Amino acid sequence: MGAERWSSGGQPPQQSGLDVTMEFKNQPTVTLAEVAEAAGVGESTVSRVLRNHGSFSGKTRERVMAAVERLGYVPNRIAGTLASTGSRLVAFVIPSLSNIVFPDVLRGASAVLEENRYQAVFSVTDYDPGKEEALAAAMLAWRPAAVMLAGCEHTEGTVKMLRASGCRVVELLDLDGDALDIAVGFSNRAAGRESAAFLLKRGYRRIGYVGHDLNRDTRAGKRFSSFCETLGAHDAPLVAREILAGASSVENGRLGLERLLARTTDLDAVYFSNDDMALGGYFHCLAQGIAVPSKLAIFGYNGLDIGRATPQPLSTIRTPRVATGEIAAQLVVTNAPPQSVDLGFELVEGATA
Amino acid sequence: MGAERWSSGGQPPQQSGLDVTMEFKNQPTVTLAEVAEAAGVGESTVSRVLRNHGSFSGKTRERVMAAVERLGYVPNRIAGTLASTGSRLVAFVIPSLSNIVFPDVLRGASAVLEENRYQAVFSVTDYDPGKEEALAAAMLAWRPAAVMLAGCEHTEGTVKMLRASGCRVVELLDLDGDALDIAVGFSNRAAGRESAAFLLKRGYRRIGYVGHDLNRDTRAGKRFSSFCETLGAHDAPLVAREILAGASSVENGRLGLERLLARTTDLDAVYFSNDDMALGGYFHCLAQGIAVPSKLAIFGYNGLDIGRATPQPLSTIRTPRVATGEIAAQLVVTNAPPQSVDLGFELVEGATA
DNA sequence: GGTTTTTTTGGCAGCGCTACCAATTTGCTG
DNA sequence: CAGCAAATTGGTAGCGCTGCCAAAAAAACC
Repeated sequence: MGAERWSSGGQPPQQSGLDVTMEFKNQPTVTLAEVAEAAGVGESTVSRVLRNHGSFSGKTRERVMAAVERLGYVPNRIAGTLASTGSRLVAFVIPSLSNIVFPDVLRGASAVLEENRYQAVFSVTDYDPGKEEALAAAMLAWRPAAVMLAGCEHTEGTVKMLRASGCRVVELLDLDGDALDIAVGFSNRAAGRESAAFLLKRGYRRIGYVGHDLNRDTRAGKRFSSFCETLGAHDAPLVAREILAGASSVENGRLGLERLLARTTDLDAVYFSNDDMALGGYFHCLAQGIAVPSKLAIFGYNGLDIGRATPQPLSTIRTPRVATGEIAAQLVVTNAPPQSVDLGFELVEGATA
Repeated sequence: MGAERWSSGGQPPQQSGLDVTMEFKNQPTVTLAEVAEAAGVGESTVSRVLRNHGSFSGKTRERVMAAVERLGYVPNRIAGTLASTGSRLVAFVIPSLSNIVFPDVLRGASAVLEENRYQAVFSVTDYDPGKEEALAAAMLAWRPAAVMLAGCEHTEGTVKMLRASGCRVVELLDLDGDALDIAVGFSNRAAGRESAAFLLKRGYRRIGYVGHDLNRDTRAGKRFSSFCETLGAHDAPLVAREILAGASSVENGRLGLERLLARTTDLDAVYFSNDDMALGGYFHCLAQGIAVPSKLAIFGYNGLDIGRATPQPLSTIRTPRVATGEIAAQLVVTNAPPQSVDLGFELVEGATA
């Protein structure tokens, strides 16, 4: 991997001469009441103009806006939320930010939320159900309009808390289970099943698996078990598996395949827990001169963009990650009734299997 | 790329039988006052116990906690924030969630913030300075403890607003400019310079560039201009460049290199705006049988993990993305004085240049 | 036992805004 | 121009919590 060296990065650390923060620390912020006074109108009038809600004359509107401009007034949403019923916060409790899946979901959701003047807040559970419970509790303290969680497996405490909270609950990316309120995503079991069916259809019979920690990532676990069941049902049970302890990564995929092949010589296809892992496996084959797919087929999961640009496009299942976020957000802002939305997924044949 | 087909994903859409949400919609939430009554103590006592702040007897503590448990009380942070001075919200205004850089920064920051019971909120500007201004304004309405922004180029309006807000401002990932308050990152100019120096040192003289839209991503622009200056200063000016309109992506990198090579036949090295693009270029070479680095060297930027697992590890500059988030968050929670922190970067020699 | 300290408590005034209602002004109709 | 409806306004009571202060209780002291 070559030597490495550290760079100081050019400019020396610098002290900003402008200590704006300290100076203004307890700067009295402009309040709505001050705007009202400056504009010569009542507080409620200012409130109405600013929210464009209720009626007021054009003249009043101008005066208020002028005062707002002049004083540099920034409304206080904390106060506004407290005074009104229901906030415009949407809380995301996600397992990870390393797994591109979740940034993708956030991206889709955030676009829709921003359009509707909602605000996204998030925290990261690191795939730990206990932490999920604690963070969900912390989130509820902000009285969000909705809480979005990954999957449909949660601790009893989490479920109880969410139920009692009265806010919308959206479970994302997994439809294999009972939804608390709204669920948006697809069936991971179906994904595992179709992956297996595809490999079988292509004639592969000696199939292996390389995955990451399945106890934590229950959705990957579901795919894997359905995958195995389907293979079994077609008299081609899984030949070997290699489970790596850490999180999914390209390097783990590469390492996992290397180990698997060291133990098992006659595999004709390998299913990976996701595209990161699969790319690692593919790179291993490229590096070792293992012909893909003639000597060994590779199949992933997620449908990352990068899989389309590799020398051979990766065979995988493309999941609607951004759409999941978008739809979820849409349902929340429209206060849709409880429902499960199946967005399906797309099997990408690619060229590695 | 093979045919594709859509799957319904197994289970049919289902309606949840438990309409928890509707039922509890206007469910009177438990307030601190109710807890106080149930515990037979005053409101302020409950408040003190819950925040573990001020003094109270062990007996009181138990009674309060029992009441909290019994009633399922969840404190209202909105009210708490309004009543107290200073919130524990930290607002992120980031250009994108597709570019892994920002999820990485969020990841580092979020870990530190969670430990300190701060809450992260974010919104995405899509690299649009105008949108940045609007979103920053929206963020300030939540009266966050700090606003974190990418880079140090902002509209006049944004700067004015942030200055007036009195909250901490952290500028991330770029030290080439004047910091408003706190800045954490490294010098992009230095990164461009060192990339050029490295290629020159290796003996490459006919160097090209493949990049994405530089007007939007000013940090990539800075790297590029310093890169060119350095080449020029060593009598090996940039030979050719290919700028793609869209966002950076592996596919654009591949396409960009293809176009560049179609125009310019005698290049010996190509610098890419980042690793995504560089990987695309690398894949193009693999697919076309162009020997790397003997026939063409490839150099990226970011130091993504995937670049370490490719058949030949990618030559690149590894940036401290997670650390940037961590340090930034640390400085905010400790209310550190204004400062710029240079985290540097690491040149990874790899095997593609 | 009577003080003086110290610890523990409760009351209550806001934080800045919105929702509701009543008061005022304006616009129309006949 | 009276007479009534509609459009605008302002006043004010909270939203649920924290921070301050004074009161009460407990502990320490002589």
